[in-house]
Amino acid sequence: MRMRISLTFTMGILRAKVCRVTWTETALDSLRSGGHRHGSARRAVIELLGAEACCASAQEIHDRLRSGGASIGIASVYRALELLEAAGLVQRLDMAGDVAMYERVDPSQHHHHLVCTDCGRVEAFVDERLESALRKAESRVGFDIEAHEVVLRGACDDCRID
Amino acid sequence: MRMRISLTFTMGILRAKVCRVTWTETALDSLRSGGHRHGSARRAVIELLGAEACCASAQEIHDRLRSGGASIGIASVYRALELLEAAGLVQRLDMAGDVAMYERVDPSQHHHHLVCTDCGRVEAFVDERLESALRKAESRVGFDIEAHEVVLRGACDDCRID
DNA sequence: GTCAGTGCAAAGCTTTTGCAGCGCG
DNA sequence: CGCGCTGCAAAAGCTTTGCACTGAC
Repeated sequence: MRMRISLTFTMGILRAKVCRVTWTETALDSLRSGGHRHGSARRAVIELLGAEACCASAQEIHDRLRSGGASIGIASVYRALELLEAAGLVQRLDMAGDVAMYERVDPSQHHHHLVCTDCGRVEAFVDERLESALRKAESRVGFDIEAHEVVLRGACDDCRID
Repeated sequence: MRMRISLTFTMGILRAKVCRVTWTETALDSLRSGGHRHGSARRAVIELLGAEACCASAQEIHDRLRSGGASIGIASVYRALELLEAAGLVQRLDMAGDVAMYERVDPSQHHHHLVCTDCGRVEAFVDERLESALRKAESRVGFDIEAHEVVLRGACDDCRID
């Protein structure tokens, strides 16, 4: 059991490291190809999202970058996110209701979300059998589906009282 | 083919009629049991949602009620929706990003949503096999899942150019 | 008659837009 | 060295709150 946890942990670190480099570079290259320059604000947002495992709100991104010493404006965060979303590099998710969440689009790390009904915490989960069922359902509805989102709501481990 | 459409249509009408009465009365009774009175605004929102097949925004509900002659305030719409959501009678959905959508919770009409990436139109769909897969995935994640939401995004029939 | 419910108006939030100046290429 | 990007501030929504008054029970 401990071995399995340890292995999962190591794999997580490796995968995160690989993906951080890959997605960040992909995003920077993709925007440059589109004729965009790399200002300090946009680059900072891209690097943060590349290092971030799961979704974050615009406010969280802004706060984190300012804590890191950058004098970035919230408007630049929103503009960077808008551009990245239009380029298909970032996905906007509305789970919390009042604020939008953003996360990088990375096919190798496709996942969905668990939202705690008590504390609001968001966790990612991967389930290949659910993906398969989604693909089948998508072909059944007859539309050309480009994307899908699944949110499961319930009490998280910390909030549940057994 | 025509027969099938006709049958589906008839069933839809019947089901909608049955559910309108049922959900509306359930909601009114439920709130009364909770010690709430039935003011004109709250009753109007409940009756509209009971008659509504799928989700609507607070603004749409407000506009529709005012078009119908009621002098209801937008604040009362939000307050009614908040109360209904807390009672588990209404579900708040964030699909459009900028505005929240609300729809009645009716186990007999459980469904998910298709959102057009072009025009933003929302359509409901029912897929029992997907529901089954979701239930299995929910048991796999280990949480006590209370609710789930699925959104499929793609071009709707009107916006798709074959 | 009491007090929950209501409409209006003002405030609070998140997000967008305007604008002058900086700095990437 | 031009024009795209940026930070700040103001504006623009959506949603919530304050308040006096109405009407349900």
